[in-house]
Amino acid sequence: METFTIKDIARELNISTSTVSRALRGSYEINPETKRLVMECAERLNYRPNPIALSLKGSGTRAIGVIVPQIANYFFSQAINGIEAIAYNRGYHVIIFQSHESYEREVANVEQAMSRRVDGLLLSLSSETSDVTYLRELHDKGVPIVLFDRVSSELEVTKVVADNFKGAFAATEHLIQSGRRRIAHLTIQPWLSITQERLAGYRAALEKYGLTYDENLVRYGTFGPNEVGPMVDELMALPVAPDAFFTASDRLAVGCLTALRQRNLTIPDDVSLIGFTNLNVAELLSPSLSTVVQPAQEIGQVAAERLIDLIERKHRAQPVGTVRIATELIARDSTRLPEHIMARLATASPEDQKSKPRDFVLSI
Amino acid sequence: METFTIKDIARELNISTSTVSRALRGSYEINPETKRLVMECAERLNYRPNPIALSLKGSGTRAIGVIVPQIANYFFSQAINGIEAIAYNRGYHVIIFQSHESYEREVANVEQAMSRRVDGLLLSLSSETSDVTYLRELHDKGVPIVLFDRVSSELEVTKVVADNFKGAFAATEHLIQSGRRRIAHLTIQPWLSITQERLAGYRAALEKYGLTYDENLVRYGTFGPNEVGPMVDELMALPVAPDAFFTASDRLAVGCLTALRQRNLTIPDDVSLIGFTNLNVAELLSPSLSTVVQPAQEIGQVAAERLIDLIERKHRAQPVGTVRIATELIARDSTRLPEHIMARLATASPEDQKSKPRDFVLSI
DNA sequence: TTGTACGCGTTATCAG
DNA sequence: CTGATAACGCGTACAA
Repeated sequence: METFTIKDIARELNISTSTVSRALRGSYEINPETKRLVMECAERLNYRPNPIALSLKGSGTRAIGVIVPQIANYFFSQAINGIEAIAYNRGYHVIIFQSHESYEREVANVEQAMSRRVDGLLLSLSSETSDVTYLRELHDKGVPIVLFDRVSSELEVTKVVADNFKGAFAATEHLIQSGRRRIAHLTIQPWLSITQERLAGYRAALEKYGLTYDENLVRYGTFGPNEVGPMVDELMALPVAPDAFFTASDRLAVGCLTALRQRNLTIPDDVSLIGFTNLNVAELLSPSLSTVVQPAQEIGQVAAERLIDLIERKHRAQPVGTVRIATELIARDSTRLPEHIMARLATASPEDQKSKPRDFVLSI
Repeated sequence: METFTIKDIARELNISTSTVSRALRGSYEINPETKRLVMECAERLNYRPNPIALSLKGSGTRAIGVIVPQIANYFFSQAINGIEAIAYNRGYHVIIFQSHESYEREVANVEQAMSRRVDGLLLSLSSETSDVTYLRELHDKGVPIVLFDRVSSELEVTKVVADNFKGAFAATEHLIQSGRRRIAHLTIQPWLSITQERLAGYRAALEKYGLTYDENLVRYGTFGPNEVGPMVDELMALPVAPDAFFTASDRLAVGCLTALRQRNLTIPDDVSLIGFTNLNVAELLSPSLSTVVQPAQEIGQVAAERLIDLIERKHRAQPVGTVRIATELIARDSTRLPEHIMARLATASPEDQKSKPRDFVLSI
């Protein structure tokens, strides 16, 4: 089980390393007999070329770097699953990095990935990232890059995303069709592409039904543990309060529900709610909460396909477009949460909420 | 933003590469002035040593290979999160592999990881794996290996696991204290360490309360989509039917609930249930299902710490022990699932169950 | 058809 | 204190 090199084979057969090298990679200009001998010997010694030496020679590492904000987030872990599956099939390895939603760390990660000479980069931007010049430089230098989910409009690279516009449109339309007229939208950082696309879908649906867009009904933020409550208070204190909420993530959906319940606002008598979510579990978690489900795994697969195509120059003139993977609206009849869940949400102390991480309902 | 080498610095300063190398790594025998110049130049050129060249020299790759059955499983993604955090802090990279519960693929992954010359291996065995000689050989050759969660008793390496014994003991005890006397145990592959430990905890609790262990009440298996039902039928058809179920995973817990509901068995009047789970979400999913929660992230952290210590020979005579991270029993008053969830579980057609993957409730 | 020599980026060894 | 040289494993011009 030692680790043999091309040199060992050469010595064994009393030939030169170059002959071995050529035989191994099936060069034409080689004696069939020698070739056979080399192959046999390589087999016997269980020879494996040293990928590091290959990398040093500049023949690529057959590894791709994947940078995501968080791994322990169902959306991203599903996406990584898809990525790894494709990469494996095509003979690539996946090196994982987490930016932890930090711009600085994202840059550091990219640098690390490059210094490891990955053949390409697959990344989903941190929510802190607004300046993408460091990526543009890399891209201009010819490094294959594909963005997924959290993409930037300022980068002309291949992007793979959920169809956020259609998803948001469907969600909003569903609320309108169920009789709502003042639909609030709680969403995340405004500079994120996904935020913008969802907002556009929301507006388009309003427009379609002749409802006016009211910017007072839209709130952006990171919404830490106890920030959703005040936001809901503000909204409910408006001259004409909202009668529905469309939230941009699982976390926001739960936060919103908690807040509404704590304020004794019944659902759906007063308000209706839709969450934009990754989790199938949401289906069981809150069977009366309508959700827009994102095709995380497929996004990962498609992104990986594109990146590897790019690396292997399958399509020299590959169009630098944005691939949109369809989302699915799961509409429920009622938007009322079951009592026991509402009770739990309401009684959980702030302490509790801190000590029991809710990352599983974090998304986007 | 080019990529400069030690050679560039040497040329720039009209000195030799060796001097540069030495200056960079702060060798004593070097002119402070030269050193300063080199440092300054390196800084200016944004010099970064090429890790690949370093690897080729045999100084290690500062990368660790992580092999898990599935990434898109909340337990493992949390564990990987912990691993990555520690690795990052200590200057290591994480290369991820999925075995997809296949022995063959696991072996292939290990081989790939080794050929990439990772400095160490962190792995959680596939459920198919029973023969670990390939790992023993590696370990005997001095490759640092740490197993976590899914470990093998036939390997004398450092292991990091949840305290399955205590967890199972607490779960069983809770059921006994709530008046149950015939506690069935649905669990996974018998050769897995976690299975054995949980079974031991289960037996110990029975013993403590003077209940006899009945092997007819214990069922092992992989429990595919529609296999739990028949199993429950068998159990309920016993001369003395069980009055409680203790399941070894989220998936089993859900399957068991579905089966019970479909058979119109009420809970807790007839039976009581505890799931051994990773998911905090289980708390919300089924607020009256008691659960034993596993400290996934901490397991990952500790495992990574140990592995890196091993790699860096921090503790030359590091005891090759098993670290057990505490589990937590979250006991509920009632073991009855809310109606709406029971209804959903019961009405979901087999088609439905297939098309909507339940990986989020897969564990262990 | 096969062998020799060189280079990829770095460090260790040995001379100076 | 500093420089030249070899070596890590491999591929490939160039030479034979």
